[in-house]
Amino acid sequence: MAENLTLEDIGRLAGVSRSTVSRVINGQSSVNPDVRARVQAVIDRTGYTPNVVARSLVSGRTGVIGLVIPSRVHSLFEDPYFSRLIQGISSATNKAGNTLSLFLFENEEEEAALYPRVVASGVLDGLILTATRMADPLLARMAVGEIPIVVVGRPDVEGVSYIDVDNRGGARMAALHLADLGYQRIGLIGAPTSTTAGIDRTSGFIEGLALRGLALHPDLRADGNFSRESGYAAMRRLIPHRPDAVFAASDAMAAGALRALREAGIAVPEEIAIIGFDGLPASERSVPAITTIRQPVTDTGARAVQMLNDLVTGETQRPVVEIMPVELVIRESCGALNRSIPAEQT
Amino acid sequence: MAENLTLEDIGRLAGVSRSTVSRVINGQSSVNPDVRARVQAVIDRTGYTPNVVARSLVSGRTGVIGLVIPSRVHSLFEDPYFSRLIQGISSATNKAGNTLSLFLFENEEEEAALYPRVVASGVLDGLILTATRMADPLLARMAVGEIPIVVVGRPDVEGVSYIDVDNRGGARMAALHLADLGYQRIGLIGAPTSTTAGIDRTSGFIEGLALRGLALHPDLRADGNFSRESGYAAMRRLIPHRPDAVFAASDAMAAGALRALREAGIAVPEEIAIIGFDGLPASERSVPAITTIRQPVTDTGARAVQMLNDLVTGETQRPVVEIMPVELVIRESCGALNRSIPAEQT
DNA sequence: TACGCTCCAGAGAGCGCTCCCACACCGGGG
DNA sequence: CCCCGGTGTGGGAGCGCTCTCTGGAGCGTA
Repeated sequence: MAENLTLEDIGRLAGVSRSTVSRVINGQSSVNPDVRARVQAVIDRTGYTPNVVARSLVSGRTGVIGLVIPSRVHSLFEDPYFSRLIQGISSATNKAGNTLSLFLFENEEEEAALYPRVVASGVLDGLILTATRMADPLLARMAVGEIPIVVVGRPDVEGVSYIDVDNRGGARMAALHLADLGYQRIGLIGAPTSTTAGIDRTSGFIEGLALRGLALHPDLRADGNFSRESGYAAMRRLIPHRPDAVFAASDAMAAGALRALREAGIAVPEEIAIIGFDGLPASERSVPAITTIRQPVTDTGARAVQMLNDLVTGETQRPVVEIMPVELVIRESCGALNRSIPAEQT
Repeated sequence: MAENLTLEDIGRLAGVSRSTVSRVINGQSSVNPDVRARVQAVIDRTGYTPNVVARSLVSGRTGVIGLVIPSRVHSLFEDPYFSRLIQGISSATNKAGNTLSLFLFENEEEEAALYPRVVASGVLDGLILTATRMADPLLARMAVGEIPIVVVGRPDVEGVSYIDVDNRGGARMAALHLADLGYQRIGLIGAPTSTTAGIDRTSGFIEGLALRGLALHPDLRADGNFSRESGYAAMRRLIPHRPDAVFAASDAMAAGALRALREAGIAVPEEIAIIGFDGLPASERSVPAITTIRQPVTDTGARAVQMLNDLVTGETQRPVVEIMPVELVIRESCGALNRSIPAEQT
């Protein structure tokens, strides 16, 4: 059924004009109830669905939003972060009645082709950019463009709407949690300072230590690149300096650190405390279960869609910024449960 | 630059008509080289990009293909299988110059809304369906529809184009590998028989055993649901019956089985051999590294896009079926490396 | 010189929709 | 009785493109 019917066809079948059918479909008021019912009956019977392409041509809106995942994170796509982000975004687009186009790039040429091919060509109402790096050329090109964009994660330029989790506040929480448990020689396995998340988590952590009169000794800092392997390597560098607690700026790095400690025969949390960041499901299943700062990835994705839609409809105009709250999840790896110290979230 | 220029604008700037500009853009031959150069210069200078929506309205093609991941696998989306499949599909769509829309559904209502909202409305040139189940209502609805579809994985109905990996042949290989290594009490951790992949892997495995004069004893079979946890549980049920080798129909289940064996103090491969199916990267990193049947997930996705495009352009008409070859990857968990038995791939 | 051919460019129609305007109809007030 | 306003409906224009048709220019041939 329903093959290529047009408004005109429905009108003919219902004995009215194209315009009236259009009004019925779009729920406009000035239609006689009897006529409306008659038209609706024909629509239901034929299974007619408006051609969205034609509609888009007139309205200038396509109802399609794009999600860009740049080439660098290609290999990291198996990172559950992106799966969850996509889920949140997809769910929100479904609810909002628009469709999601995914742009997963393999190299910079493909990235560069994005602008002429899809942005300028008018298929997209808006764009969500993820994982922008410092001085991202893609972001620079897009930001001047004519379609609204929302960046997930804090970009390093001004004037663009973005949504980020409270990396700084979360890292501060982690530092306070460790300090309040009485740890003194607190180390850091930092995320790369080539990312704003890395910068924010590091600065928040140092800030938190400072609030308790502690400082981060250079020997007790080793940076990784978010991955499990890099966390393992970083922990091995840290072990000789005997920290009594370590904040790893990602759960994957925390898991790697745990492995390094297990191999070295150092008990967690008895001899050293570990706290992560992300709140990945896997962090709960590890032994010991990792205390972490949970970030609301799915919600962040959903909220990004809402922000973008507001931008598209013109409800909001200026660049908008939103920071999602994070949460301290106390599990086994810091020893807080044994010490019965009140679990506060500051 | 380049804000909402039309063919007419470019024509005016170049001193020619709309039609001529269109001919230049679409590379048609009957344009005077001088005129062509002049028009091209204006296009380059202005950064003009054709409006694809208008173009689609005329041509009836949108260049967009949809990828449907149904609600059931929602929780499994973190399964690397989907990440890799999406990568393959995305890469192929990028190369083919079309765009990919992702439909990730949370529940059946959303699934049901797909048809009127996007299929009938004409935004999609074609559809790739993944992970269809037995008697999939979604598939039943789509298959009668007017747009081409390609299913990834063997569907349980006739007359629809699909691409699948050689589950049966791969499982047969696994059985032969174990039998040829001299194992006698060979068990199975099967995939659910509610999926065609589960059915095919089980039947292929039994077939392989039969080729070596072996049979699958009912006590040595325990089915799981592809997940690590289910593999763990299945192995625990199998242990009392003392198999000397087990084929797990997914790498995740093989990993779960490995864990159950480690807990039971049973050495792999010394006391029992384990072979998996999938070829996930994680299977290589486990201890011991899991011998497995590798399926070309990314290639499968890419090929699905090509099949769909051929269907869309009308190059192929009848339902097409393609089976991707799989490959035996010999690692540590079957003991083949120690026994220096020639590693053949049948 | 006249004719026919090829080559190239422009004008028109139309894809299916939305929006705007015109107009018919009806009832109430002057 | 006419005029006015509101209500409901139809028709036209136009979104930006592609495709077909028409026709002028330039050339060769008889």
